Amino acid sequence: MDTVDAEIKRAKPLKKNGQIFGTGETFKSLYAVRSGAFKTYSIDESGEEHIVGFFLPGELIGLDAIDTQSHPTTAKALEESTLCEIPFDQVERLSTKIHNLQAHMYRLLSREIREDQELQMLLGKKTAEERIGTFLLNLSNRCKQRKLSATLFRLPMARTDIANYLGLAVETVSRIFTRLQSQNILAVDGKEVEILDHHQLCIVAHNDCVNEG
Amino acid sequence: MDTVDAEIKRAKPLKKNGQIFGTGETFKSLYAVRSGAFKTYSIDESGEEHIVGFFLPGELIGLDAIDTQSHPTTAKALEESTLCEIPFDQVERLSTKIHNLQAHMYRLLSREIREDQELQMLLGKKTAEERIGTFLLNLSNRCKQRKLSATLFRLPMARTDIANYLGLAVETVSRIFTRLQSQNILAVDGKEVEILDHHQLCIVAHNDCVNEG
DNA sequence: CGGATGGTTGATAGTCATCAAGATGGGTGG
DNA sequence: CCACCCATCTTGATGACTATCAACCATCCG
Repeated sequence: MDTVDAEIKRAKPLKKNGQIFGTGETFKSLYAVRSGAFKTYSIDESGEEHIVGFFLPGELIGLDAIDTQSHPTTAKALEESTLCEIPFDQVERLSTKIHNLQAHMYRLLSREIREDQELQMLLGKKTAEERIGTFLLNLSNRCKQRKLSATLFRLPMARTDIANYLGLAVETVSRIFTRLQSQNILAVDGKEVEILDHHQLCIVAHNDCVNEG
Repeated sequence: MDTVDAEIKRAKPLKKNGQIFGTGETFKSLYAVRSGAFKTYSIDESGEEHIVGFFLPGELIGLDAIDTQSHPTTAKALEESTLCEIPFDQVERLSTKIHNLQAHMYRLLSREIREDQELQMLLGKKTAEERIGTFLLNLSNRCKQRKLSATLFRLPMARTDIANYLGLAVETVSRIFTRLQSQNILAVDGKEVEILDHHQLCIVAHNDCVNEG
């Protein structure tokens, strides 16, 4: 077990734009975010970047690579970050011994499916304002889970990344931030965001206002 | 093992619109489609249906419920169908014994994540024509995997379902079917579809034309 | 200081949703 | 067997939302 611990707990530091893995690379490990933030994206034939996920501390990157044993996306740090590499063969081996770990893995995978499906709904049927609102509420919840402020937090990603992720133009994202600010729902200062009227934001986002945490 | 087999292999018949499980129901089993087709959807606060997936024979329904132990979606038959109920506790128990089954489950879950992410890209960044094109190519591939014709197949779902799933209006779906038909890329007759020009369809869909099977 | 990167704001146009109406088709009952 | 009816699908006209193009502003960093 000592070797396993040593193997798993080694923390890697990455600077901004540092890459964990690239599209097409062989899958060997999962990566748990310790600090900072990451994005995963794929590149289409015209060279455009398509962001499929953002990852905050405590979250696991690479679950989409288990099937093909090859990473379908590229993962890059949005800022100075650290992470833990978790060799997957060890997960598989330990899972057979520690029943709890297996159940935990199933839940993690299932959760990602559910969250991706929620994003599908977002992208397919919601207006720009609803997308931004939902996005902010989502981030707020994830901060809360990390015992951070759910009302005042920092967006680790650029506006272009948000736009890309939500299927919008940068200009639209910018405009809606200003609009929500003028309605006193948000206070935005660069990457710093404060949710002033959580209830109203839920209404704008057309989300249940329940604390989903 | 005999009891297990008996438990797992029992095939359930469902008629059109028959429901496997409803949103919020306790998760107990996964369901493998034997024949027919299914859709899974959630209902938003205004009562609108949001389709998140279609399932063909050989595919597994319910993976998104493992995490919360409660189904986030409702699953209904699109036509007369049969399926196998697979109690999940048995999957978990057997997984610890049969290493291969565990690996298989991980792959299935991972694959669903990857496919959902592909759909995200579709919904976020593609035009109506690209969405329909990609959708048809996807169905074509799934038919092929089932050793059926990849060029001539039947859409088990209604136009409204396709529109809902792709984040479009029914009218748009209809119009694009007609357009693709007039360009001799498709031959559409109700739910029957024939892909006349696979290459051109790939171009329209902005997809790599490789056979992803 | 000056260039570069990222963000905001304004004007215009395109894609697709919406509204409205007509066509098709499958199922049922006379 | 045919007629009718309801659901589904198609087609057309209009408008809304948001992308795009263009310019300007802010911030950072060498």
